Amino acid sequence: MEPRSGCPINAAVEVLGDRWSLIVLRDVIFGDRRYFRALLTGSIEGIASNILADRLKRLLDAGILTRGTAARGQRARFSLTEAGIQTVPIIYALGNWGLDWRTGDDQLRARQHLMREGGPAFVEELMDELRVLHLDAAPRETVGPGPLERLSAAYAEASGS
Amino acid sequence: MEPRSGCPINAAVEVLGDRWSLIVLRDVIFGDRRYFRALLTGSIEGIASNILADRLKRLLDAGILTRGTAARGQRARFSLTEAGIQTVPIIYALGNWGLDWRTGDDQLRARQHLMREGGPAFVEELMDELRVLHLDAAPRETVGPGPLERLSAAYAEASGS
DNA sequence: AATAGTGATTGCGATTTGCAACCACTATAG
DNA sequence: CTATAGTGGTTGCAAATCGCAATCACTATT
Repeated sequence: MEPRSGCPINAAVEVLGDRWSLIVLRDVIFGDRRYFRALLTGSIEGIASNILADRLKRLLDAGILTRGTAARGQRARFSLTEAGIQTVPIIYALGNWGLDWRTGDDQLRARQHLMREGGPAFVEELMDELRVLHLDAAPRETVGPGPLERLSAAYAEASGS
Repeated sequence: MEPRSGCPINAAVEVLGDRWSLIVLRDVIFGDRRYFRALLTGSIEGIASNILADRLKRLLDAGILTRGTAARGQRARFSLTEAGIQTVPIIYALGNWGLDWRTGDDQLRARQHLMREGGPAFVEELMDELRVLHLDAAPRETVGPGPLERLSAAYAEASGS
C-alpha cells in the first residue's frame, strides 16, 4: 500500500491513526503486556480478539513490534522495536492533551500527571528502560525505582493508597 | 457518546485517532487553510468533501475548531481553539516519528526537519503565532520572520530554491 | 439572467468494526 | 493416557464507517 503523500506527519498517521493501534502500544509500553492474552483480557477499553490480532499484525508489518518465534497455540512474546519505543513521545503528547482537554478517571490521570511532571527527561528515561526490557540493552545504573515502577506507584497511590 | 475508558491517552485517541482528523488540523495549522474549499482543493492526500465536512463537524463538536457564523453557501472561516492549538505537540511528535521511520518527500520532510531543529522552543513560538492568528491574541514583539514563515521558506528552499 | 464559487449533502459500493463462536495447538492435572 | 485449561489466534456476520462521484442550496459576480 503506497502512502497518500510524502508528508512525514501523514506517514505516521497512516500507521498509527486509528482507534486501536496506539491503545495497544500504550498497554505494551506502560502495562508491560507482551502476550496476546494479556493484551486481550487486560484491555480496559475492551478490544475484541480479531481487532487485536489485526493490529498486532499491522504493527509487526510496520516494524513497530517484533514477535518471538512461536507457532499457533504457543506463547508468542511481542517486543517493541526502536521505532516502537520512539512512539513514546507521541503517546506522551496525546496523554497530555487528554489530561488538559478531556475529563476522565483520576487514577489513570495521575499516571499521566506524573509523566508530565517528569517532562522530557522522564520520557527519555522511560525509553531507556524500554530498551532494556524489549531490546536487551544493558541496564543503566539507576538510583531508586525506574520510570515504569514510579508510574504504577502513582497509579496505586491514586487508587486509594 | 461516552468514552471507552477514563484514560487520557484513550480520550485523545477517541477524538484524533483516525486517518483524517490530524491531517485536516495539519493543513489548518501549517497551511493556514481556514476555508472548506481551501482544505478540500489544497489537500495533497486528496480528502473527499463528505469526509472533510464530517471531520470539521467532529472537530467543532470536540472543541478543537470554531466556525465563524455563516450559513450554507457563505464563506465560513474555521479557527483553532486553544485546545486545537495544543494539538501542535502531538503533530510535532508524529512528524518527528515519520521523519525517522518512514521515507517520504524531501520538501515536506525539510519542513519537519526545521521544526525538529527548533525543538520545543520553536513549537512554543509557533503556538503563540497561532494564538495571534486564530484567537486574536496580541502579537508579540518579534525579531525576524515568524515560525510559519520560516516553515514555508524551508519548504520553498527544498523545492529547488 | 447566466455563471462561477461557496459550504456542504446524498447515493452507493467497498471496507472496517466489533461481537460471538469456534479452532488448532500446548501444557498441566488426574 | 485422557481430560481440562490455557495459548494465540480465525471465522461468520450484522452494523457502522469510508470514500468516490454526483448533486444541492445558496451567494456573489458578471
